[in-house]
Amino acid sequence: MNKQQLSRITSKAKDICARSGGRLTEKRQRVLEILLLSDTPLSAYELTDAYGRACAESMPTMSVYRILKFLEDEHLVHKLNSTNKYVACAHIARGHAHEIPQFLICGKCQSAKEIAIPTSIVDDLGKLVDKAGYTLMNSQLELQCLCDQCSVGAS
Amino acid sequence: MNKQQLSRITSKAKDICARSGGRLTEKRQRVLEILLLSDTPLSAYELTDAYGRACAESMPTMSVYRILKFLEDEHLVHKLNSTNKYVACAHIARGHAHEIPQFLICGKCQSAKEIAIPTSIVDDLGKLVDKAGYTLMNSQLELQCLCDQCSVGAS
DNA sequence: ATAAGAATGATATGTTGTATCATGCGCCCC
DNA sequence: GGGGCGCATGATACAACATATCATTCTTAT
Repeated sequence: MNKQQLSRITSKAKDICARSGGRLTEKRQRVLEILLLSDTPLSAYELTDAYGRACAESMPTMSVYRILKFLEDEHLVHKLNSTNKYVACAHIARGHAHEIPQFLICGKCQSAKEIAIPTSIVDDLGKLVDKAGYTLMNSQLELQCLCDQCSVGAS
Repeated sequence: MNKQQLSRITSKAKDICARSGGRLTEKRQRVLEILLLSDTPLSAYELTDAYGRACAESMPTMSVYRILKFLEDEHLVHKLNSTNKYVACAHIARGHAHEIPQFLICGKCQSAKEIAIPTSIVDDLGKLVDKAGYTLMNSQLELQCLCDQCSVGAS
């Protein structure tokens, strides 16, 4: 991602925050940028380290958690429950329809790709869940995969 | 679950362990029984407490983790990543085909139901994942739901 | 009986996350 | 432009989840 793309995204992110009455402060923006630029999801503590390296001054982990919570509430960041790590939302720049995010997580290089799951599959799942006596609520899927690059390397 | 069902399951569990060269010791069996009898998934520390209450003597949490690892390796117990809790496998008694487990987790009463997802849905997911440049590996789904009882209560 | 290996205990520490009170900083109103 | 309100951040403590490692006990085969 180049600087232009990054600033386009952060500018859009600012709009999103403003519309909900929040503010994308400099620290919040920096945390978001670190996530946007990272190849892999990061834990709160990894983010703390990355922030220290990137910004010369350090941030208490507590603040990182608070900022992550803010960014999650704004749908700018998602948490991967299967790994306890955080990723920037892949859809900030355009429209940013906040559907339920779904992730493909490479078990080798840890990269995570956010995808859309067709309504048809979600509907099928919903019916299945109904039959089992449950009602499907939000469901962020996290599918354990291998990415193509790692598949090639492993073969 | 009555005593007869329980002993049928633990007996089957013993067979499963024996076949893989493991042993379902008394402590391992007790941990498994606690999970089998619990209405909800339990964390390792909740299990430690439950063990202490049920057995008059206590067990170090470290041992609980080791036993859970053993039981997971034998496919007798599954871990829910979204909640960091553990459940007994629902399929020990019969056949015990270890397919990838899928769970419906009630967001209100925390009950978890293990279900089978039809091959067709898994195939559809697999195709989707391929298109995104990934290969689907094991994927234990954990779907956030409301169970019917809690739906009724909430209405 | 004894030695080898498996299971468990004890202790320490690492990782993830929350609670709470204090401080700083921007913004609005007058 | 000063005063005060509210949001953002810092500092500290601790809770919850999990692993590493070495010591001890139990099982089993010879």
